[in-house]
Amino acid sequence: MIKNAEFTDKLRSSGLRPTKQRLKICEVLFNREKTFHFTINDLAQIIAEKLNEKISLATVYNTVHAFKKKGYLKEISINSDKSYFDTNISNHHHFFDEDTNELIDCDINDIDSIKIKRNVTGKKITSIEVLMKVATDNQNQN
Amino acid sequence: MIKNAEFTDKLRSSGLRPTKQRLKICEVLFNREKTFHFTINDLAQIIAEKLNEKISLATVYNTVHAFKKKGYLKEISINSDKSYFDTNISNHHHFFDEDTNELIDCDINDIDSIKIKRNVTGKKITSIEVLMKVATDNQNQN
DNA sequence: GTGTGTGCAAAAGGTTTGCAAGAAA
DNA sequence: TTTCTTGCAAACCTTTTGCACACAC
Repeated sequence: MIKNAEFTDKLRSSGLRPTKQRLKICEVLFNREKTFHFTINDLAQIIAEKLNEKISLATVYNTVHAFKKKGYLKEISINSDKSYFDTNISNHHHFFDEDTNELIDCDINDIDSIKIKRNVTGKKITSIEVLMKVATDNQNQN
Repeated sequence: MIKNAEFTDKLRSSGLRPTKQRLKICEVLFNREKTFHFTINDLAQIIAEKLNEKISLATVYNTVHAFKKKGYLKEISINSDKSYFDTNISNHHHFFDEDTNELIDCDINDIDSIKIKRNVTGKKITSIEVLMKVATDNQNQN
């Protein structure tokens, strides 16, 4: 259980004012044992329904993007109509369950290190993301 | 240079009527030497500007999705506001240039085979996609 | 002729923006 | 008091849908 004061420090130290809304979002996102995968809409709904508070959608968008820019959240590369974010900012990969649209973390140690023999001239690789789609065995894939 | 008659056969053989619009889209997509990465909007613009024909956006969407379902196109998992498609349907991966928003194919042989030591219970892996983001060397990543 | 495909406009859904009011420093 | 943040509504963009008309067979 992380205390509010810690979130305040964290925000302040990265140049973000610790507003009521941001602290509330910190609580929802970072007071967890396990990784949390979410869309903006998920997050807004949790705040509205579970916490019975209302933070404007625009503010939720602002905050999530600010947190991403500060490195507190990762955006996951997945083709979807919505953007998915991840509170697990460590180097890791994902399973995507096509039956349930659910994301599942895959530890970096569960995949043998990926060796790339080729690069783009003059560019540096900033990230490597592996997405493994899974489905029940007797299902067609598109 | 693939002839129109071949496209007609191809479409017919997969149960799609070879309409004028579908043949035109086939020409744009499959009469190329190199892989083509595109968004629906790219495609519609090429048809409108280069070919000076107008195919309704709805039809372009329909056709691209039909082609994807038939396995003539692949959709690429990338976090973006738009969907990206690829005429290269072979097993391969991608570089994504963050400076230019450009996708670059990476041959399967340019990456050592990926060994996954873990799976999701009761599910089968239907695809593995690796996305390597690249950027110019002295650039911050978000 | 029957069934499929096309095109248009409208609707839907996620995300961004402009701006006035409010809160933090 | 100055600057940053919030909230609302409108705008924006991509994608989907409904339906009448047209085309393929």
